[in-house]
Amino acid sequence: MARAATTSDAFNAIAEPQRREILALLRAGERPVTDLAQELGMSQPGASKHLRVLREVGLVRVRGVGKQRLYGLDARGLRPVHEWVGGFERFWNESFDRLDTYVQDLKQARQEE
Amino acid sequence: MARAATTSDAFNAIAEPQRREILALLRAGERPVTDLAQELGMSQPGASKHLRVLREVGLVRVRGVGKQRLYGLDARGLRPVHEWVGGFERFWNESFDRLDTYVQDLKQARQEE
DNA sequence: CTATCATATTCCCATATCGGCATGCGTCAA
DNA sequence: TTGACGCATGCCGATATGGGAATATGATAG
Repeated sequence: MARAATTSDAFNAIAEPQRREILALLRAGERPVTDLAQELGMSQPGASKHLRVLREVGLVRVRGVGKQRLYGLDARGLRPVHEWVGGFERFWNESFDRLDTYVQDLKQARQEE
Repeated sequence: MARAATTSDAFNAIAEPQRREILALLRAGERPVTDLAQELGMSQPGASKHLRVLREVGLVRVRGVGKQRLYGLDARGLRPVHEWVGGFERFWNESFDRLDTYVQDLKQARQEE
């Protein structure tokens, strides 16, 4: 049971660095598959597969134009992610002085091994 | 080459629903492992494993108190995630009609190559 | 030292994932 | 129709993952 029910939601989709790159590129506008593949230095099948995942979670849309398939960004699915992460906003500015000292201790402990 | 370099970054860590639940719980304060496991309805080893991942990407810290190990939130690693997702903020309410114009430009650019 | 409690780790299984390669399919031009 | 082009899919291999069960490790009490 790998990665369980995780699959097929936006969180999972953006866990992949290459998929994040694809999304970032698509902010500039629609693009055909081969274009994306070339620009990101990945194979055409590779690009297609990542795009499939992104499509399944609704982060991109496809539109057929002649022989080409133009992929476009649909960022709406990122909003819940943004909100979830935003729920921690007030915590990442907290003082972690205690933590820092802990880290120091840890490093020392390591060197002593 | 499975899942490549994805592993061990915050994006991957929060791709797991149970890990998100753990993080959410930890906003209320530090907690021992068994507590978390029970509250989230998972086994103790299960909780320990997820906590290990969270620790490795720096989203939680541990502190030994007697026999217990108290896990606490360290949300700093979520900031980059929030920022990355935030980079799409202006897109998730946009109308998708505009996309067509870009396509035209692209076609022209191609023909000129 | 020993027993015990709280956690971490290991092993195993089933499955999911990514990448590469080959191939299938749809569209368009001739 | 036949090619050619653009893309999707299928299959394979290597690996990573989550869950369960059993066990190891660490700290503390007695």
